[in-house]
Amino acid sequence: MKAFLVRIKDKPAQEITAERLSAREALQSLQVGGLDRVAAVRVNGVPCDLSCDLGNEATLEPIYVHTEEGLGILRHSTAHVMAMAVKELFPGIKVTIGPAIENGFYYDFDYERPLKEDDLPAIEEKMEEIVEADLPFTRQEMSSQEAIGFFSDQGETYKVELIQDLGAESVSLYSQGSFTDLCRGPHIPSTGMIKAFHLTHVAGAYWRGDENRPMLSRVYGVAFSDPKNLKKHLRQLEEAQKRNHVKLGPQLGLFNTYEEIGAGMIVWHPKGAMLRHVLETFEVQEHLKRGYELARGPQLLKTELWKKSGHFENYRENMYFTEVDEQSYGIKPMNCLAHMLIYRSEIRSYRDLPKRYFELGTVHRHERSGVLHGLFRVREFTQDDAHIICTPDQLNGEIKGVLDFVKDIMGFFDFEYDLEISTRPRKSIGSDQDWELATGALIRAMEDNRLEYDMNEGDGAFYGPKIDVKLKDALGRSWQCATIQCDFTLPDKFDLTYVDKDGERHRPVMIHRVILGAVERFIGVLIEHYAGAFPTWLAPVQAVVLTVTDRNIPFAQNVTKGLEDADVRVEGDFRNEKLGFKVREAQVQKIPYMVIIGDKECENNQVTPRLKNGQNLSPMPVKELIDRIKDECEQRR
RNA sequence: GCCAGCGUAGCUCAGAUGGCAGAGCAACUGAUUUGUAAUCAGUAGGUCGUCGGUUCGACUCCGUCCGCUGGCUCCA
Repeated sequence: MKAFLVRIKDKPAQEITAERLSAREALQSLQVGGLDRVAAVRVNGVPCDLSCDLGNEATLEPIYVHTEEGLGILRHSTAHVMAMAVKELFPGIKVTIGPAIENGFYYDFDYERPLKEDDLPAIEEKMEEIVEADLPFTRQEMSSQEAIGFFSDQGETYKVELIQDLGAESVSLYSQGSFTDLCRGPHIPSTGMIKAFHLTHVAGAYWRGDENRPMLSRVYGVAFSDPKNLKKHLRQLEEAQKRNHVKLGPQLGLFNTYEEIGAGMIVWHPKGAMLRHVLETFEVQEHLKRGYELARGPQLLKTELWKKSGHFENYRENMYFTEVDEQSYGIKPMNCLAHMLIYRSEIRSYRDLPKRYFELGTVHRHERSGVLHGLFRVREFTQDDAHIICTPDQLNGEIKGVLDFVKDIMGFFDFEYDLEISTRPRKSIGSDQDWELATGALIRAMEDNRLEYDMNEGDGAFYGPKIDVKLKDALGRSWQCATIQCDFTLPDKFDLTYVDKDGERHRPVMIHRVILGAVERFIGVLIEHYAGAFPTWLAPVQAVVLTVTDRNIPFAQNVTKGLEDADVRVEGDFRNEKLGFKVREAQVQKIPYMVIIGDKECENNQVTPRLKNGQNLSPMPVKELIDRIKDECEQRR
C-alpha cells in the first residue's frame, strides 16, 4: 500500500492510501461533482486521461466536457470514433491524422477512391453504433520500434512515417474496441460521452499539406456534449450564411462576377462602386492627415524592371506578361516600383525623410484557380498601398506609426484582429543580416506598442519579413488585411540614397504597408460585419423617398431634389404600389432612411423618416433630415 | 493546380429510372390610388453553363472546357 497526497487545485490536500490510484478514483474521493461530465483531467498541469495512474502527489483540475478544452478533447475522441467507423466500412483504407480544430474535427484518409459526401450517412450510422456501445478509450505505451511493427502489420504506412518523424523512444496508443490509433491523448473515458455529432463535409487534403504528396480524403465534423449545442451551432452557421458577402453583394447590387469576363475578376455595379468611392475617399483623407503624399504608377512596366527588382525571379508565377512593340511588359502585381523611381528622381536629403508615397494601386496577381473566393481572393484588386522610405533611425518610429494607423482604422470599424509576424521564406532575396535587422525592427515595434502576436515562420514576402493583421469573416475564417513589410533589398537594388548630415550618401530603408489591405477583401469583410446594413456614411443609397399615393409625387420630387442638392445619396420610389410594398423593398435593400411622403406631409411641408430598424421619427422639415444625415456622415456613423 | 460538390428564366428553386422544359418572385401591360415588410389580373421570358460523344431520341448518360462553392498540416 502507498500513500497518495491529492488535492483539487487551490483546495486542501487529502491523503489516500491505496495500491494504486487513478485520477478518477482521486476525483471521486475528493467528491468532485458531475464526474460523468469530466472529459479528462489536468494532473499537475498536464492533461491526462481520467484512467491515468497518479504519482504520490498530485494536484488535479477536472476538464469538463462543455468547456473549450473539454470540447477539444471530445472532438478529438470523436475523430477516433470516425476513423474506426471508416475502417470498418472501407476495408483497406489507411488512416493518417485526425485532430480537433476550432469548431470541430477532421480525419484524413487514404483510400483507393476519394470519399464522397454520399458516404457520410453510412459513416455517421456506424459512428452511432460505436457511441451506443460506449466503448472505453484505453491508453498504452509502446516503444517506437514496437509501434512501427504494430502499424506496419496493419499496412498503416502513414502512422509508421509519423512515428519515425517523431523520433521518440516510445509513443502512446489509444484503443477503443478493435481500433487502435497513434495518439498523444488525452481522450474522454468512453465513446458514450459523445452526445451529439455531425459530419459536415468532405474535402481533399494533401498529406502534410504538401502538393507533391498524395491527395487524401478529409472528412470534417462537429461534436458536442449536448445535442442542444449542436442545434445551436447549426443555427449559427445558417445565420452566418445570411451575412455571406458572396450572396449579399449581388443581392444588394454591389458587385458581381461574370463567367464570360473571367475567374477572380470583380465587376462593381453602381452601388458597390459608390461604396468603394466613399471608402477610398475616406482612405485618402486619413493618409493625407498622416503625412502621406499621393502617387500613382502605371499598370504595365517593362519586364526588365521586374527583373531588376527581383520580382521576375521570385514572383513570376503570379504575374501576367504581355508584349508591346516587341518589348516585354509585366502587369504590376505590386505598386512599389514606380514609387522607387519617384524617390530616385531627385537627390534626397535626410531632411526630406521619411517620404511616404500613397497609392490606391490596382494590381493583378495570378492566384491558383482553386483558391479564388468571392471578394476575399481575387485576381485583380486595389490596395491602399504606401511605401515609406526613411533613415534606419526612423524605421522603428515609422513602424509604430503604421501600427497606430492600423489600430485607429480597425477600431473605427469595430474590428477585432490578430497580429502575426512572418519570417524569411525559402524563396527570398537579401542577406541574412538584413533579414535579422528587419525582423528585429518589427518585433521591437510590436513590443514597444505592447501588442500580442503570433510567429509565422517562413511566410514572409520574398524581400522582407512582415507583420500581418488578420480579420475574421462571418464563418470565422481569417483573412489577412493590413500588412507591414520591412525591406532592405529594394533600396539597394534601385540604389536609393539620401544625403545625410555628414554630406555623404547613405542607403535608406523602406516599409511596404497597406491598412485595409485590398479594398475588395476589406469590403467583403465590411459586408459580413454589417450584414449588408451599412451605416449612413457608407451606405451607397442613404435615403429613399416613398410616396403613399400619386397625389404626393410633386412634393416627393421636391423633397428628393432637396436631398440631392444637399449631396445626400437618395432615390425616389414613386411607383403606383402600396406603401407596405415599397417599405419592404427598401428594407430588403437595407437603406438607412425611408422618407415617407403622404398627404399629411404634403400639407405640413414635412417628411416622416423611417429608420431601417423599423422606428418612425416624428415628422420634420426636410432641412432637419438633411442635417441629421449630414451629421451622421461627418461623424462617420 | 489537386480533391469533392454544384451550374435549369433576371432571382430562388421543381423537373424518379432518357420521350415536346415548370412554379413563385422580378419584368412588361392593364386595373387599383393605396400610410410603414409582398393589391389583383393578364402577357412575355429558357440553345437547361460550353463544346463534343453515345442514342431513333439527351436537361437527364459519358467526355472536354468555362465558372461557382467547400477544402488542401489549427501537426500523433
